[in-house]
Amino acid sequence: MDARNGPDISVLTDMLSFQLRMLSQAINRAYDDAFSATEASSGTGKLTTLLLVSANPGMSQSEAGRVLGKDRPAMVRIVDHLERAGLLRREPDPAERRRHALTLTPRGEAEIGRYMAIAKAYDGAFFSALTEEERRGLARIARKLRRIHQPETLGLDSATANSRS
Amino acid sequence: MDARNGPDISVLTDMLSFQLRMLSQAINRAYDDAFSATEASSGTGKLTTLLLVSANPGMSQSEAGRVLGKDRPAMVRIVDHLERAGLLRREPDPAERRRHALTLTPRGEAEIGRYMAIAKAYDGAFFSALTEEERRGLARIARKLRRIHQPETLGLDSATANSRS
DNA sequence: TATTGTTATACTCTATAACTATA
DNA sequence: TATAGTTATAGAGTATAACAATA
Repeated sequence: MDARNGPDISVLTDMLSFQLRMLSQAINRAYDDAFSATEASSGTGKLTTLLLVSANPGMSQSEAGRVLGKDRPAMVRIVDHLERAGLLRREPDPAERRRHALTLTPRGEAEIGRYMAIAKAYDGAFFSALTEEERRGLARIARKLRRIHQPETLGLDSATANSRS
Repeated sequence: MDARNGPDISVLTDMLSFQLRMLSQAINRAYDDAFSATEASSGTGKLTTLLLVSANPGMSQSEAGRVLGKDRPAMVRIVDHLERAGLLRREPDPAERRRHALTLTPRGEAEIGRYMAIAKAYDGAFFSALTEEERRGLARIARKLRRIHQPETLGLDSATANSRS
C-alpha cells in the first residue's frame, strides 16, 4: 500500500511455499560460499554424497540417489566428479555386479572431517538466530512434511531418535 | 546402524539446512506439476513475477528482481518469456527512461486469477498436514531467518501485519 | 560515474530416452 | 523382464562480464 515502504509483496509472503523457497535459496548461497574453496564446491549434491558414503561405505549410487532426491544420471555426474577429485572410489560389487559399491579414498577420509566441520559450522551459524525450541520445531515440521511428500526417501529418522511425529 | 532399515542418514538429517533443501525440492516439484499446463510452467520465477506485477503495476525489472532474489539478466529472461506469452508488457517509464514499467496485459489480468487459485490450492494442499499453529510457527521462523539472511529484500512484512517477530 | 536493461557466455541442475551389462 | 549404471540431449537456473542508453 505504502509506496515508500517498497512494493506490496503480501501476495507472495502469504504463501508458505514462497517463504521456504526463498529460504532455501539463501541456504544454498551460504553453502556455496562456505565450500567454494573445496573439491565439493558449487551444488548440494557433492558434499551430501560424501557425507552419506562416509556413513555408509559400500552403498550404491541408486541408494544414495534415493536419499538425496537425485535420479541415476544425476548421481553419475556427481560420482564422476568426486572420483576425478580423488575423494571417492566406485568398484563393482562382487555379489551383485550391476551395482557399484561406493567408498571414500584415503584422501576422501582425510577431507571428510574438514567438510563436516564446515557444514556444521555454517548450519549452526545460519540458524543461530533461532531459539533451541524454534530449531527443534523447525526440524520436526520439516520431517513431518518430508514424510508425506517424499515417501520414497526411506529411513528418514530410523537412524536418529525413533521419534514419531 | 541397522542395514534392514536402509542407510544411516543421520549425518544429513541432523542438519536443518539439509532438511529445508529437501523440502524446497519437494515444493518445487509439486509446483512444476501444478503449473505444467500453464504459460507460467517450469520454474518459480515466472509465476511469482506475474503475481508481483499484478499487485504492483508499473514496477521495474530490477525491483522485481530484488524481491525475488534474481539478478538483472535472470529477470530479462523471465520477462522475455512472459511478454512472448502475451501475459505481460514492458514500456519505458517516461519519468525515468532507463526503467521499464511492467504491467499485465488484459490476457495476463484474465489469467492471473486462475494462477492464484492454483497456487493457493497447492500451497494449502502441501501444508495441509500441519496444524494452524505449526503453519504460523513455520511462517514466523521463515520470516525471521529471511530478515537476517536476505536484508536486501525490503518490505518483507511491511505490507502484511506489521508483526515484529 | 552510477544505474537499467540487454546480450553473450558458461557452468550447474534437472529430466528424458536409449543403450549396456547384469540378474 | 527388470535393475544399475552409463551416455546423450535438452531445458531451466545461476553468475559474470561487457555493452548501450540514461541519469
